[in-house]
Amino acid sequence: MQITRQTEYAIRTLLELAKVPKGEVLQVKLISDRQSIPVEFLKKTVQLLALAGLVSTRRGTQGGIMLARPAEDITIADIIKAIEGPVAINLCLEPGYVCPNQGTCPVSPVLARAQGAFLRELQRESLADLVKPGSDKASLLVDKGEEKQLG
Amino acid sequence: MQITRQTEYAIRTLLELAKVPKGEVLQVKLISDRQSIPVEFLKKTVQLLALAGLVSTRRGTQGGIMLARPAEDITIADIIKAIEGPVAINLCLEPGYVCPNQGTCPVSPVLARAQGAFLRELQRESLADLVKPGSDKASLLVDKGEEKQLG
DNA sequence: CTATAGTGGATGTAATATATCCACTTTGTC
DNA sequence: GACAAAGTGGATATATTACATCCACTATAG
Ligand code: SF4
Ligand code: SF4
Repeated sequence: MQITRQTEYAIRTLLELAKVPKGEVLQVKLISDRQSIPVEFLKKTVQLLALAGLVSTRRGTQGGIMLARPAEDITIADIIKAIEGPVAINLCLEPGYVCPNQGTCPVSPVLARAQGAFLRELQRESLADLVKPGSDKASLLVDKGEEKQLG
Repeated sequence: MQITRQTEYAIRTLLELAKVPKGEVLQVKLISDRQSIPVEFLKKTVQLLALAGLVSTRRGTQGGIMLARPAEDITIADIIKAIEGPVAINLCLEPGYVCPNQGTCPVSPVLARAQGAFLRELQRESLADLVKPGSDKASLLVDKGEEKQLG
């Protein structure tokens, strides 16, 4: 019930990339330094991001990585999916899985709705929104407070 | 990013309990048979549910377990919390954890909002609603379809 | 008193998350 | 062309967590 450290690394990496002018590259090593991410692990992570079409890479001297699409088109949901695969908060929401109880089980739809709400919320803001200064920090407190009741 | 098998077991167990008349008990063994849950594992699970105040237990002959509160007052969110502890989809949403980046990090609020939406959705229906026949099965298809785009 | 049913601790196994090592390929620069 | 910089890819290691089993114990109805 938690995103992995690798996903966090991926998010922070893409955030760094979103901050530099479009078309410029950053070296993986530099990002790993700035973000305190083990460089060898970050390399693997970047490969997943590249595979998912979120970053493009350039080898050799002066190489590095950059966003493969506009920051306006990338959301945290995309990043989670790139690293962890399709989101499925329970077995029966995984593509292809069929539970013997499905059809009679009243739980599955509830979980599906909750997951939908979760993803929808993640898709409301793009990387571009996130790196833009002066966003709605107030909501942090609101939601953390609410989390206390809820979580 | 997925509830554990144990949580599933807990949900199915409470669903069974919600189906019997109020005040009646069911044996753990019986539930484990009906739901194909390893009995020794289910015992541990039930203890967590008891600790969380969701079920009450009776030992000895004619013993068993029953809901400790009205089915109307128990939601899937409660069950997840009982088994897995407070929901925190990322480290920084765990009670007590402070990230060095917190305060400047734009990601945390987004995750908090998504988590809030997730929990809120789970709290919209109680066990009583779920065992009641003729609920909104249609939403299953809607949300699974949507999941395809989103997930 | 005895069978039944929950309690609780110890232990085992498998899967996953996290990380490191290193040999290789591509590419810009001198 | 040689060299260094930087991403690629596979193998391996370690820690943590999820999942499960075993068994000795306690409470209770009849
Ligand atoms: S029992 Fe229901 S919730 Fe559990 S896996 Fe099957 S369909 Fe999904
Ligand atoms: S960097 Fe941001 S999202 Fe990651 S743990 Fe810290 S506050 Fe949370």
